[in-house]
Amino acid sequence: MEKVNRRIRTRFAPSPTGPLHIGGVRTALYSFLFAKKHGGNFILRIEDTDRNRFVPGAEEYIVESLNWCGIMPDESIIKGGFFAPYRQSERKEIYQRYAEQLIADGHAYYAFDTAEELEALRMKTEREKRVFSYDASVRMNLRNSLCLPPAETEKMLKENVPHVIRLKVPAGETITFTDLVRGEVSFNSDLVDDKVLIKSDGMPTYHLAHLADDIEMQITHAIRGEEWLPSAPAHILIYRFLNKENEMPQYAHLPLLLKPEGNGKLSKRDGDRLGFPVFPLQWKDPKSGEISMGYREQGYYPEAFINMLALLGWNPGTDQEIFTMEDLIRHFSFEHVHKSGARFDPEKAKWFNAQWLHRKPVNELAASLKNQVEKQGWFNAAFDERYFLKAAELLRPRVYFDHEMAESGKYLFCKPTGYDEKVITKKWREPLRSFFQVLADETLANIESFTAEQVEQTFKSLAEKHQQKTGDVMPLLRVFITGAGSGVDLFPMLELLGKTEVIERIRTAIIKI
RNA sequence: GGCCCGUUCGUCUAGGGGUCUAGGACAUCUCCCUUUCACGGAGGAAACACGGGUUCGAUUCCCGUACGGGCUACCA
Repeated sequence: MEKVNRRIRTRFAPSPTGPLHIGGVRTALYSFLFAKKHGGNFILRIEDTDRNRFVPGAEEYIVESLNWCGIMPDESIIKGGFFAPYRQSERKEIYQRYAEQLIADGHAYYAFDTAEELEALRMKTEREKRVFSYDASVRMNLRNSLCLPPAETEKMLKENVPHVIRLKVPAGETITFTDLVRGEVSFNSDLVDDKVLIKSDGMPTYHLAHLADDIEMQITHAIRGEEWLPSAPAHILIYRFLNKENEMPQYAHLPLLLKPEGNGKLSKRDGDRLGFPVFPLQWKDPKSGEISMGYREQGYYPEAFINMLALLGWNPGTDQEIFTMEDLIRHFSFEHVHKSGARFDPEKAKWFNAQWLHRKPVNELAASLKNQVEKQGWFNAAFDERYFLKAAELLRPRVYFDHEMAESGKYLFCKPTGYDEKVITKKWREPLRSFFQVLADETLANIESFTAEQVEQTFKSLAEKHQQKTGDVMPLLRVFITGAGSGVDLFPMLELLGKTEVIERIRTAIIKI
């Protein structure tokens, strides 16, 4: 009610335990789109409360990935902001304060059970074919401030006996909330365990930390993966116990990204196995040195990557498929977020990239092509700006990726080094030698304006004069010029190469053949 | 196992009681364009998981079943 007029604030809160998975990027994207659509702020917060799982470089990776995608946080560890710091490890006192309030109000308690004790209990219940749950049914038989004499609790706290703080989940309640994607969802509190809020190392768990920060940072919409749905009731309870239910963000649980084939959610392994990236950027594991490929390094445009990701679980309700970030911002809404998991399709990802490639301004492609040609060492002074422009135009519809242009159009920059045997065997006959001789030395040599149209016309009339079918003689011409049986449109290519080069290549070919 | 969430062409999805002979896109197939391979264009094959209700009518609502997914840590 009062949140209706609050400024929209969303956050993406990954933990720096490794590279950001494309599922995570999608969560960030949706959070960003939603905030921007409503003129709000998008915040990047780092949830580094687990010291054991911290991976060096992961934080930088996250920042760089979002940056590459164009998902720009308004507040972050880099940018700062009114609610700084944005790294949870730097906000420890806040969580302590929340935990203490919960204890003071009787909604949380100290627990002294050791990891070993709990492990033993788990083993025991497992043998009885049940699952151990630290909850109302057993908590009074364990070692915590609820059942221990107050004096003993106090003594242990004073002596710094390792302990955690747990949420005291009431029994027999139905917890209901409205999810932006799924509608009304309800849980029985009997099945919610007494979640650890503060770990024995003094760090908060996700459950407390994300929630405290969402309150502190005035987050209005908490968008996260479906894997969080089962712990949502615990989170609702904490808001309630804190008397902050009216400040609780709206939760949206996104469907998961599934493997292209087989069962389960998309994982790092799938990428390696099926040969497509599952990470936006290349990642080198600092421990093993193992390298995982990234969309950026594979040659994907960030626009295409984002476009593809946005449509995996969301749709505009129309037939439009190609979206700029601005389009996405304009059209995004949770009503059109699908409820079930989406199987990732690497083929369609490529298609999206081709679509974006086909829409790029040619001069951009030309510049990139020039770069590739230089890198290959194929450059020479005859290739001016116009040349690259034309070449890019010819090459563009034949590739999925920008970086494929030079290689697939090598013959536009280098003379052929051999001739496709298949075409030669099929089409070459000795009498044709004189035809090509005349073509090179007379017909082409005499053309004053060497345009595609002119060349095509004179070539075809020469063929007719020699009683040759164009279908026989054109493939040969192509092979003589490019060395290959297929490639870009023949006559525009001849125009591009220019009279001298074309004549020279034909002469060379009929000598070598 | 328990709990929660889900289930429309192979894949991403539209639709949400009658307009559904279920629409689009990727992939696939055919044809057209073309010297070729693409691009582009035209067309084809291809789906409402199953069983019960509710209803005059169910792909759409309800309940079961099956299947899929997630969670079940002092990880997020």
